[in-house]
Amino acid sequence: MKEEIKERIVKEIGKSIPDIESIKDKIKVEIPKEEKFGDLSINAAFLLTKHLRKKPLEIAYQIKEILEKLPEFQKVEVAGAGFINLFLSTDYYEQIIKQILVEKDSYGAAKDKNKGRINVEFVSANPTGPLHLGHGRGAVVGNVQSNLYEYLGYNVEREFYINDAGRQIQKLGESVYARFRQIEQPDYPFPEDGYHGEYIKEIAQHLYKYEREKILSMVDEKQAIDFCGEFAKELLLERIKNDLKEFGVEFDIWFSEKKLYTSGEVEEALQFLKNKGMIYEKDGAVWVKTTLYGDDKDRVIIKSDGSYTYFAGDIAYHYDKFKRGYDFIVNVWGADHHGYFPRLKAAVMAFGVPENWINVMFIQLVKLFKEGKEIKMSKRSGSFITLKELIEEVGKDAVIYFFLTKDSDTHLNFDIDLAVKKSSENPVYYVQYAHARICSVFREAKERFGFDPEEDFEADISLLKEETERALMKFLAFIPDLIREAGERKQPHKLTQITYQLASEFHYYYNNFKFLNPDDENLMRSRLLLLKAIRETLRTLFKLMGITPLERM
RNA sequence: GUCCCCGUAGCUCAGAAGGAUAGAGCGCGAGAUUCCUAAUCUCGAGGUCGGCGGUUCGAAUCCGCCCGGGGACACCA
Repeated sequence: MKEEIKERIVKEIGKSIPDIESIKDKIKVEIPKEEKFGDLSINAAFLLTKHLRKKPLEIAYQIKEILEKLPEFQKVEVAGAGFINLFLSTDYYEQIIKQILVEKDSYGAAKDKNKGRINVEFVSANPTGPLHLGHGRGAVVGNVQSNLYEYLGYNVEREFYINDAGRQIQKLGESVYARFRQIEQPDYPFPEDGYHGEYIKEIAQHLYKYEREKILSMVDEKQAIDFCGEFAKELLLERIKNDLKEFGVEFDIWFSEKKLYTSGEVEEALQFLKNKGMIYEKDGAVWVKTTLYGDDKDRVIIKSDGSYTYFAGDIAYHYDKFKRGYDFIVNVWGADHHGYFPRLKAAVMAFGVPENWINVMFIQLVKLFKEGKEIKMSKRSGSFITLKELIEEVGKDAVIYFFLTKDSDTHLNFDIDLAVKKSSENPVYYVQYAHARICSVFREAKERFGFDPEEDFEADISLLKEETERALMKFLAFIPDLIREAGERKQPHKLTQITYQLASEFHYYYNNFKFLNPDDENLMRSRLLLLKAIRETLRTLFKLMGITPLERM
């Protein structure tokens, strides 16, 4: 909406001040912090000082005269050193409310869904243990960003890359096998760098109960370890899928790393790079010239012992994505991988993709605090709180909301004691309460007056004259802009801020004005219609975040 | 050494493709319930936006240098 209004303004001003075209990109249409500065403000006068060699204030008055004549605006004012403040007309608001009630919980979402086909890969946890908090944050960020892309009109495929090849699975097998053997022989050695978690023992006990004969009859110990590893991997992956599903996160594609090797796709990808002259041999290893595309050194893809590096697999994986023909892809990674991005990007660029084809969102550490002390997390030592445990303790909605309160690329302190508290200190209750309150008002209206706001009805928006009401309508009008901005800038955490602000304005409205007033039925209907629009907008935001809109609390 | 993140109120943090008097929650102090849910709201105290320069009509925001905290830099995965 800001864009539409900006276009309109520039066009009108351009008729008498052609210079406006040259500064068009710098013009900002903003919602001022204070009511008295209008519904919108523009900075055009400041930008024109150089071109027109006049003071901002002088130019501002010139622009004011032009804009005053437009029907969209009720009033145009010049303020401060040269801000131009615009006041929207009632007609404009009426249109917005109507739009919200038609579009419901998809308010402002792109109707044309053909903006492009993209891929978002996230979580991609090793199937060697339960999901922990870092994965949870990645899951929320990846999923919500995907939702935002859908809101923007993209076709999104959500993907989970399963690291089911390599040393980690080997280690998993060794760990389970050792625990299995320890049941009969307690001094059987446990691998030094094995997985210590209790879940390893549980899996070993399960295998002991159902597969003891089979495993013990295997002549080769390596075969037994592989069997244990494979079994544990499948079981853990199943648990990961379930945990994510309960968390409201579902994937379209589960991509197996192992398959890259068995299908010959690694060779294919390397051959592709070889044909482009990107590959050479040195010191008995095979290298790829990532320096050609900005990496600070070339990288090994086949070690001198003949085995592939992880990087080789990743190149093949992205070669596969490249062949699928996405308009662009997004990878959600732990921040410890940031140094890895330049080399992967270099390899991908060699495929011939555009500069911004591959994107990464980094997820910084989640630090867990309990009773004021940090809980150090380590999968290897087995001391960590799982995502599942946290959800059981705090609730899905609170976990999601907390993970979305900060930019994903900054550290997050998760205070368990605070999140566990079911009180007003917990912001997720605050926003849910706003929704529940509106539902409650509607129930009351039906009960007391036999008027059910849940059904379609019309009302006169021009009766909403209070400053609070106009502020609310203005905010509703620009929420789609804010959501789009959050999506384009890859800042899903902004959704919590938008939601909180809307809830806050509603709570204020609730406390200061009465909605159910039989003495003025027309006003009552108008206010209920506004509440309905607020509720749909809250639902739009909740849906994007994956939070439940509660009807009662 | 190179790279990434962070430094804003007592605490946890928003705000950053430059804009008007820098915000919120918690905590602290004072209030609001004959009335739609007090899981709410109102008011108050609390700040050199880490430091120094630069860019310009204007800088918490952009640029440079510095200080402090966290993390990453494998023929690991």
